Amino acid sequence: MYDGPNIVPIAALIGDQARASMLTALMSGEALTATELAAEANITKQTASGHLAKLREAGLIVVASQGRHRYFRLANKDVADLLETLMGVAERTGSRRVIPGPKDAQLRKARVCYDHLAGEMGVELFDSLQKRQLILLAKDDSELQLTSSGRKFFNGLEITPNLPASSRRPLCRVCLDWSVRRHHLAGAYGAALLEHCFSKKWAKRVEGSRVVQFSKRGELQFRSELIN
Amino acid sequence: MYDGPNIVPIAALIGDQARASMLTALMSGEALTATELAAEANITKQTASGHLAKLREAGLIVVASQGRHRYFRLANKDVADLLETLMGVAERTGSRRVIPGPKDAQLRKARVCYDHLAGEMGVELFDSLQKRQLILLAKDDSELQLTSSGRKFFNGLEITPNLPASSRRPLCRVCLDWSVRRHHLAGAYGAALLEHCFSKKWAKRVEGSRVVQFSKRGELQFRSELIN
DNA sequence: ATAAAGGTTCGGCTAAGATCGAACTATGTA
DNA sequence: TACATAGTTCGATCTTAGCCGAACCTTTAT
Repeated sequence: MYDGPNIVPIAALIGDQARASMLTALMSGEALTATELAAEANITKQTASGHLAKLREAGLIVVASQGRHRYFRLANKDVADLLETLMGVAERTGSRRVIPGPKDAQLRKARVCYDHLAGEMGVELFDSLQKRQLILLAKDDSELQLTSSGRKFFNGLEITPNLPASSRRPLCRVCLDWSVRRHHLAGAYGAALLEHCFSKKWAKRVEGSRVVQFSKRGELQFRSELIN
Repeated sequence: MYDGPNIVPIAALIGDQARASMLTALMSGEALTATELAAEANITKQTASGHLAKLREAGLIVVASQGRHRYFRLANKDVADLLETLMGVAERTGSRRVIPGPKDAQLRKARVCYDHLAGEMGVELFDSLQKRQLILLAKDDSELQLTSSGRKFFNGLEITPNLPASSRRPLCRVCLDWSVRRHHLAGAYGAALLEHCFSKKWAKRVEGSRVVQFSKRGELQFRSELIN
């Protein structure tokens, strides 16, 4: 007797720190190998392998074999949307990740938060966008709107999120940074902006960490083009 | 060190059968007591009490005390949206609830599936709506659209989902019934339709089960008004 | 005042599952 | 061929958390 979709196994899969880390690492859309994902989740590759098999069996991720590598990615945009929705609820209920670690100056400056830019540069960018009224934050911080001039601004720079029409991912979302009350930009445009930084070669990700490393020239161009 | 919202505890809470049952029972928007929720999840009230405390602490539900009763409901529309999104992913990945139980004729005929109508009457309604092109199902079953004539039809009957503007709950969704390939209507309009049946006194829910019991007259009116 | 019903707290039992070491397969490289 | 690297499978360990019985608190009914 079947009666409706069963949300339990799906939620249970995401409700594990290691698997959630791997899934969110995949939110950038990039396909990653099992070893990379193991490092991302701070577990051994055996454990990762087991988790990935479960995620695959549940249809949350898909795998493509290439030589001796196996590249994993999210199965579809639905799954990314689900993760995004979860982040939204977690954000509003005040549940945040607490990561005990060295107060790395690089991490403070610029790092990846899921698939968008966080750290001082992320906050700086957010403040500037808000000041120029390219984005509009509701009074209760619940919603972030892209204004029409904001849309023009991004279009002019050819920064456009590539979303299927069916996607329900919000274009802009706020995401709270370490120091409470400092926001940075999440959502589809947040992801597109970080992608822009990578494709313009302003910055690159440091292997095995969340650090986003801007070159001297990249940082200057980032500021002149985006911060104003 | 804070770094982004933590989706793990939220997902883990939903990833338990008992808690998920209680949460989905609350999706109707109705506030329920701890004892009712315990029955819904087939657990003792002690266990339910523990679960409800956790859900409350996580901000997924809120409680209102009234005399010796404590009424629980979902904290906000975000949570309902999250559950709906989860249902969507579960639906597409083919994960369904398998409920071993008696092949109750009443259950087969009409029952609640989350917050909408399932069973033969649900399927019948869906087929009729589709035949009259009031709803439009995409070829791959992925999306269900309400047509403009469909909207007019529902408006004429004063069946309108009451959703806040911020809600991202889809107006119409398909939900698979026991016998595969038979759909019924889920989503905001699915919920509104069931609510309509209750408020018109066509049917009532049978305490402690998923059965929706239509009166003779109720069923006739249901057919003449909705099925055509 | 006594009883009954709605809820919560506590303690112990139990099962599920996350983890890793070790051994194994398969692909690519020197 | 030998060796290194990517990944999986198996078995054992150990922690987590769901569950219920029993006792308790609180509000309503008799």
